[in-house]
Amino acid sequence: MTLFEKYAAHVDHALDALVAAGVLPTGLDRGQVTVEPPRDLLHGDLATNAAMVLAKPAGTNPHALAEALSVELAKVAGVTNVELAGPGFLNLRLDASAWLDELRDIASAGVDYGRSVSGKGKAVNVEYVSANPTGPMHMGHCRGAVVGDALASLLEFSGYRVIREYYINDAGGQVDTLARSAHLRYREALGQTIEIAEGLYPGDYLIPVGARLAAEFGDRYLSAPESEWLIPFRKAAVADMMDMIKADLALLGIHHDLFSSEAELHDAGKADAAEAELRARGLIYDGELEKPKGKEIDDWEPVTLPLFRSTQFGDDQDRPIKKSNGSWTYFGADLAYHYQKSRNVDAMVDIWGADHAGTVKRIKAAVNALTDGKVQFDVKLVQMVRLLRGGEPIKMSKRSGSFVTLSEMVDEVGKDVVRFTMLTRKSDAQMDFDFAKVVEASKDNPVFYVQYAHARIQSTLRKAEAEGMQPDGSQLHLLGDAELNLIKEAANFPRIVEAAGKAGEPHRIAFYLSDLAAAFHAYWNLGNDQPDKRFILAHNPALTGARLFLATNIGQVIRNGLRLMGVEAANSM
RNA sequence: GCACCCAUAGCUCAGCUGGAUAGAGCGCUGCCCUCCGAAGGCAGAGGCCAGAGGUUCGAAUCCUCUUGGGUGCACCA
Repeated sequence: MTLFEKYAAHVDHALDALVAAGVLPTGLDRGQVTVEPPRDLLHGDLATNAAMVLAKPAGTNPHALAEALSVELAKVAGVTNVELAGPGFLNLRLDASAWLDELRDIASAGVDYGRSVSGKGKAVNVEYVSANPTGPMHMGHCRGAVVGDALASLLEFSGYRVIREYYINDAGGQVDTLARSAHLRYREALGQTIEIAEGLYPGDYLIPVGARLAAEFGDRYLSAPESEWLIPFRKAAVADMMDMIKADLALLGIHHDLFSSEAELHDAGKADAAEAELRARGLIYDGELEKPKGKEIDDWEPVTLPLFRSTQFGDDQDRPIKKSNGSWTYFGADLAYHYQKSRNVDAMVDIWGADHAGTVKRIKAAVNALTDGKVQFDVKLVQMVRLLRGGEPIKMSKRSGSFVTLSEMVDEVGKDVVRFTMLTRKSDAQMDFDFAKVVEASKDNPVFYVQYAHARIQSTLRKAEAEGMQPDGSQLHLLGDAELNLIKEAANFPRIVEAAGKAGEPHRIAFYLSDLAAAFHAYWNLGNDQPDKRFILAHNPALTGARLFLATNIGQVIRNGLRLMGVEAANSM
């Protein structure tokens, strides 16, 4: 139990006492009551809004209630002062021992400090990346990959059972295009001169695929009609693309638990099952597609298709789940896929690029209908990243195949820089990624700033060890206010983890680590002017031991946070 | 035309799902350090939280409208 949970429980008990004394009526909803550190540390260690929230339903005024509550809270062990402030806040000051206990808790929890059981072991499926298997990963996929992976880690740490899933779109027109492109390279491998037609994939990465196909099939499909080779070529090329994508993701330290194939989904009849389910609920009907508004279409022909009633959920038109040629639309397949996923889990999260924002409503509506609202489903949109170099935008053209790949990014700045930087903005805001700035060794680069704090701690511990000093948690009472402030910042970690997990916002970890690093650097800098504030004091081994103990555990919290982000902590710079 | 996202200091962005006098870095101003306790430190100026209404003890945060930017809008994926 964290310090904040402990004192929240104390506040709860104090309210019970007021109920018993007849000051408060029974049965009040305490859901709005918070016990949090105040924004301004001058206000104390903890603040509760209980009196303000409960005054109205209790038929009294905040100040009177706060007075009564403060009497109860003053009795709590560890509380040294209770103060009524502002419109009815109660500010609590805690005895130093309460914070020192928290420091000991960090030490004993170690890598598990911040872990919670708030997810109650519920199964959550996090689907992310899911790039089409038609080429290597490029920078456009990076952010979603990192955000999804960090979110999955965050949920795991919050007590959920997490499944990391990649959905392979291996049934649409794009993989047919891939197969045709691979066939060209196959002919090339067999000595023919080829010309890559408009609309096919021109990238060099298909050359080895062609060579492999040539080795496997010889000249059997050299002049055979497409109908004979399309399926085996598609299968082989998709498999090769997925190997390449997995290798790219591994460069970022990303490994999925489950790869689901759209084609297999269709083969297993899952799409038909989802359609039947939705028809039974009156959400799918055979109807005519409306002509889209706001756009002129020359060859518009009305056709009758099975449509999902997405207009019931705020969409501007009902959406087809099958094409006129009888095959499934992307939406139809996606329905089936989510229907299938929802069978095995309690909650699902999808990480999508912002360019798919338009389809969120309908898929959420459909999933809600398919699961009777029992499976919580959320779609997180990740906005675009603009690549810069020294402030100048990097020009890219996807059509000519000259885009920045994921592996180039990792090559240039490293996995940890890519991952950390991608988490330094909330994901629904656009961000710039400047190759020059992200590797800068300066205070305004949060990657460096956080790593530097950790490296400083490690080098201090090494130096101490060389001088025969060890961290020692037995005399923590020697620590003063400056050290306590550092502990207070570290103690926020579990709260941040919980809030970030609940909100699905892994970037909060990055900002928290910057704050913690700033607090550490500020403390460190005290030693510049005041030598007695340094960690290692040759003449005072007891205080040194206590400070090293503090440093060790600040380092622990930094490592725990970095681990959630998938970033390795630096031991030296 | 419609839907979704965004709008906070000169710049880049936080703001803990409604809390107290709205924060950080850069830049600017003024001091300090010339240092391996290296890759700076301290202090200061700077804001109608795009605008207008509403909800309530309390709004940057929630609702409505307006303005400005981004994204998407066929049976593509």
